[in-house]
Parts: sequence; C-alpha cells; structure tokens
Amino acid sequence: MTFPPTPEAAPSGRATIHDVARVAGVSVSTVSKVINGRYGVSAKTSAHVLRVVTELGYESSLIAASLRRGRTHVIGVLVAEFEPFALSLLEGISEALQGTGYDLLSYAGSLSGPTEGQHEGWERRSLSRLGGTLIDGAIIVTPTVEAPSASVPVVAIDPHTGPAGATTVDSDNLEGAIAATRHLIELGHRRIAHVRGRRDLESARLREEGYRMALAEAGIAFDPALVVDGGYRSEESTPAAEQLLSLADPPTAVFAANDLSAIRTIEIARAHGISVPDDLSVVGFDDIPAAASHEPPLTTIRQPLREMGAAAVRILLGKLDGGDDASDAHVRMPAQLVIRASTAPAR
Amino acid sequence: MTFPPTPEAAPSGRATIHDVARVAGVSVSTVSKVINGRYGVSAKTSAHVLRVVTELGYESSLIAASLRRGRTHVIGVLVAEFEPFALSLLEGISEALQGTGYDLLSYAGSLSGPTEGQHEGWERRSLSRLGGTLIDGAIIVTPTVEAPSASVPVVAIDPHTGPAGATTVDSDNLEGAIAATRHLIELGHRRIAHVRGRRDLESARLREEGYRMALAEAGIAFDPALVVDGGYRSEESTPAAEQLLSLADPPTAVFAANDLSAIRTIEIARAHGISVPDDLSVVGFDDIPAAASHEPPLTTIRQPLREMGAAAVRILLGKLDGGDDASDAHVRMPAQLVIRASTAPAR
DNA sequence: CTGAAAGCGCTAACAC
DNA sequence: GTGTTAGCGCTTTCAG
Repeated sequence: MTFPPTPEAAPSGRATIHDVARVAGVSVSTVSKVINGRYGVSAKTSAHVLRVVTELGYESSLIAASLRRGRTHVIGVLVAEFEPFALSLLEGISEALQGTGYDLLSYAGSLSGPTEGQHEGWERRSLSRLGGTLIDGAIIVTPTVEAPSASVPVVAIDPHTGPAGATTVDSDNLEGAIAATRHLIELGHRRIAHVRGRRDLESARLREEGYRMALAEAGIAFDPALVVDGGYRSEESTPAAEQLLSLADPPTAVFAANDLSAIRTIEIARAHGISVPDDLSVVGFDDIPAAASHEPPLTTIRQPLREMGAAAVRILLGKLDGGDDASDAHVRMPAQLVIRASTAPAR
Repeated sequence: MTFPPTPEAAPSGRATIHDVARVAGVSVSTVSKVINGRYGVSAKTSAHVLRVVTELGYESSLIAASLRRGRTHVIGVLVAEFEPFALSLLEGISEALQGTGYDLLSYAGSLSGPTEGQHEGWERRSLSRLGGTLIDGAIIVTPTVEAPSASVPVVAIDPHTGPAGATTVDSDNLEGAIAATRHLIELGHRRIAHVRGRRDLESARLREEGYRMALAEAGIAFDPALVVDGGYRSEESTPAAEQLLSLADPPTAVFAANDLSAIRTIEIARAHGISVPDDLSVVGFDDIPAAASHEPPLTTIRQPLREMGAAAVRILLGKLDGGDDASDAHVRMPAQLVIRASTAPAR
C-alpha cells in the first residue's frame, strides 16, 4: 500500500485526530492505535501516520481522551486561591512528582456553578468538576468540609477536620502554637494577644488552643478582649489588628495565626507609630517565604511546607498504584519555632 | 405535575447528569437547562431539579461541558515546572483574576505524548492538549519556541523570542544585567564572571549581553574563561560554579543569570572555603522570595514578577473580551538592582 | 492489519 | 415546557 504525498493541508486551528486520519488517508482508529502504541498496525502505516502527526503538530486532546479513557496520568492540586501557603506546597508537590510519569495540574475554583455564592465547599465542587475525568487523584489544600466520597483517591493537606476524615497531612499546630506563646512569655510578655485564624479550619482552632494552654501553664489569665478574628488573609486581619492596638490597655505581644496576618499586624502597628519589636513583639505561623524577607524578619513557627507537599504526593501515589495503603493515612509533621527579629524582651 | 419523593438513591461514585435526570424524573436536557439557567423550564420543575442536584451533590463535569461548549471561563497558565519564578508569577496572576469570573488552572506538562522525550516544545504540547477545549486563553511561562498558531488567545511571559512573536510580557533584561555588572565594577571588581542562563531563552542571551556591555563600558577586557553555562536550575549550575572557583586565577565576583544559580554558586563557594561576600561577591537575577531570606541576603536584580503576571492577565482578558487589543501587545517592565549582602568591595 | 460504530458526560438545535 | 437527537474528540470493542 502506498500513501499519497500529503493530500490536503491542515485546516486552521488545532488539528484533531480526524485531520490526521484524513491527511494520512487512514481511519481515526488507526491513528489512535498508532498514537497509543497499540498492537495491530503495520510498521509502514505507523511510520506514515507518525510523519503526518509531526507535520500537523497534532497532540491528542487531554480532555477528550480523559473523557473516554480512565486514567490521565495527571494529579490535581485543588486550592481555593494561589496564596503563599499553597504555593510552597505546590513547589514541594511539583518536585516530588518529577520523574514519576505524572503531570501536575492545579486548579483554583471559585464562583460559578449551580450552588453559587457559597465559599464553603469549593473543594467539593472543584473535585466534582475535575474528578472522575481529568485527574487520576487529587491533593486538596485546606479543605473546609469533610472530604466527599470522591471518585478518585484524595489526600487532604491541613484539613478542617484534622486527621478525622480521610487521608491527611498536617503539621503539629498545637505544639507550634504552644512554642510560639511560650517564646513570648519567656521574653517577659504578659499581655499577649492572639489574632485568630479561619474559623472553619481545625488548624486555627488548635493554634488558639495552644495559645490558651501556654498562657494557663504560665499562670496568665486568659483575657477574651485580647483574642480577635483575623481570618488567614491580610485584608481580613486589618480590622483585627486595628482593634487590638486601639485597646485602652494594648497588648505588648501578638501571636498571629499565620504569617500573612502577622505581617499585616506589623504594618498596622507601624501606622499607629508603634515600633516592632521595640514596643510590640509579633510572632506568626507557617514561615512562608515572605516571613524571612520581611522587615523586620518575622519570628514564626515553621511548617515544613515543601515536605508536606512531598508527603502528600507519596501517599497519593501509593493509593494510585498499590492498594489501600492505610499505613500512613495520617502524617503529622513537626512545627518549629524560628526566632528572627520581630520579637524582643518586654520592657 | 407532581414528582415522586426521591425514587432512587444515587449510584456510587460521581453523579452524572443522567443520575440527576433519572432521580428527578425528567430528561437530561431539562436538567442541563436548569443547571445553566436557560429559559423554558417551569419554576416548579426547576426547583425540583435543583433540589435533586443538591441532594446528589451533583456538579457538572468541566471536561464534558468544555468538550461540547466553547467557553469554560478558565484561564490556563502553562509552565514547564512549578519553580519559584513561575510561582511568583502565578501569585500575581491569581490575584489579578479575582472577581473577573475566570477560574485559574495551571498545568505543568512533561513527558508522555507521541513526540516523547523532547523537552523543547513542551508549551506547544501542553497548549495543544488543553487548548481548544479546557481553557479559554493561556499564559505561557518562558516558552522556548515560537508561540504556535493557537486555537485560543495566548500571552507569553519571558519568551524565547523576546517581543518578536505574539503578545508578550517581559522585563528589561539588558538594563538589569548592565546594572548588576556595573554594581560589581563600582565595588572595584575586575575579574567578574558570569554564570550563563538557559541557552534557549532570549532573557539569558540579553543578560550575557548586558554583562559584556558593562564590562566594555568600563574598559575591562572580556575573558571567555569567566563565562560558563549554568542553565537556570540549581543542579545545572553546580558544575559551572565548580569550574569557575577552581580556576587558577579565580574571579572575585560573579554575576549569575538568576537567583537559583547565584544561591548555588554561594553554596559551592562555601564548600570551597570561600567566604561570600568577603572573598567573593555574587549577584543574582529575578529576586525570587528565597533571595531575601538567603544567608547572606542576595544582592539581585528585581523583576516585578507579580506585576508581570497581573499585566499578562490584563492583556489576555482584553483579548478575550474585546477584540484584538494590539495596543499593548508587548509590555516591558523595569528590572531594578536590589543591594543586599552578597556583594562587597573588592579587596 | 484496518475500519465502522458505540459511547464517555455534556449542551444545543430542533421536535413534540 | 419538555424530550429527542446529534455531536464535541477521543478510545475501544468488534467486524471485516
């Protein structure tokens, strides 16, 4: 059998498998077999099809293939937003995925959808929209609801429920918070405030609990006026910081639930003419990249973000390849105090 | 018309539109209409369908919808790898996309595919695999080849070709490199080496050119032995740094093509017992988050990464909504010297 | 060894 | 107002 010398030119836009088939003078199923290296195609035909594929710059549509086939060899990382915390995790995930044969797709879903408007449950929506089709497995970053009975294997990082739900990776938020608060106490502070994190996250609850425990341990009475809601985002912590610093008897130290709110607290303090760390000590949580480069460099609790991402990958791949590797269904990493320059002895 | 009270339970796994239709006792097209808010469905039916949707936790498959429909309202960011440079860009892109109604999907393609093995052209492959279906538009980070005649609007950040190809966003690599080298010269250095970047990127070429220009301007002869290939990745710059520091007459200063190779150079120097900045000054490029937190803090050329990401979004949205907004087809941002502690006067 | 046809989950004409 | 039908681009039995 001989093939005509490139009968027709490629049509405009993206080439489909039909274009390849037409130009090569074979059927689509033959092209499909060649592309996927299936048996049952003569060497000659195969070579010819491959030539046309190259010529047309054809690349099979991940979407269409995914819809039809089961596996896609793509891991999905679902985030609410691409903020520093998720980004550091992503870096670790990406690195851990190198050479595994899996591609990485990260998705930040937000609005749209039938049950519009509700911020909560974004992870369920995103997972539902991508799962069962586009991705073989998912890593969900700070999900707010119980992991849905998903169609694909899932591991959650820093989930709402703590290690209660499905497979999870988190760090020791309680010990971290205790260490942060103790650090402040050892520096001689007594009026220590807490900018609380997202109410819908277990990590935030544990950080508050650690704060209270360290206080109690040192015999310092808990003052409800010194605990304000900051959420985990900069904007949300602005009013919290304002409120704290406007108090008649303001705190001399603040333990913020994460670095973003810690940094914002320092900015607000500065605007109030309060010097950090001279007049106010501030400690954060997470140790995002910006913490170290901030002025002054932020004392914080380091979560091994990249390692956590890598751990999530390891577990997920185990689920995908092996069976139900329930052995390390819950991984907890240490959270460590990193002393920099945003904290100083009380005066 | 009355509806039966939830006839059948949802099947296992992800619910499809068929499940909803069956349980609700209507046709799939009716469900589709309700989901997408189309006209032609009675209020009663609509409410009932919505109830079943909620009950079943149904969410339409992005993939299937995308395949059928044109627009998906998701923007794709194509990267070769999730490294610090791309991550910072992503942060800016994500922020700029807030409230625009577009979701964000980032994809790092790698292996697999018919034309396997070739690292070059990953962007064409990824775009081809996602485009035309999953994403409405794409932002490609450091593409190595000419932007393909894509099926969707595309803007390239820091492309191989410079502002030659399609729509691009980059920073002033030439001026940045000149500033970096001048800084070293002003510090009294004469033997200044250059760890070259990725050969396939225009940005790397321009940085070398700036280095040469600044040298010439100061009347310093160009020494080929002082220019080595480092790529942009840490591992790739290890041998480069080794080679440089093992020279009989080693340099007293190094201008590295990016922060990752600058940091690696400092690490290698340390291993050789060479102190930075006392015995060796090092300046990088990019100002990734790790630059400031490195010890010693890295003197570098700052690219406004987040702003570049935001600019790319702005242009892309213009292309998507408006028509061909060729007005700012090429955006060039300034690159600025940031002096920290990895550089010092020559001794 | 190759091609025709069914169907993945969904939407959009077009009937009824 | 509602259901039927024809694909989107692809893979995969199953005939030829």
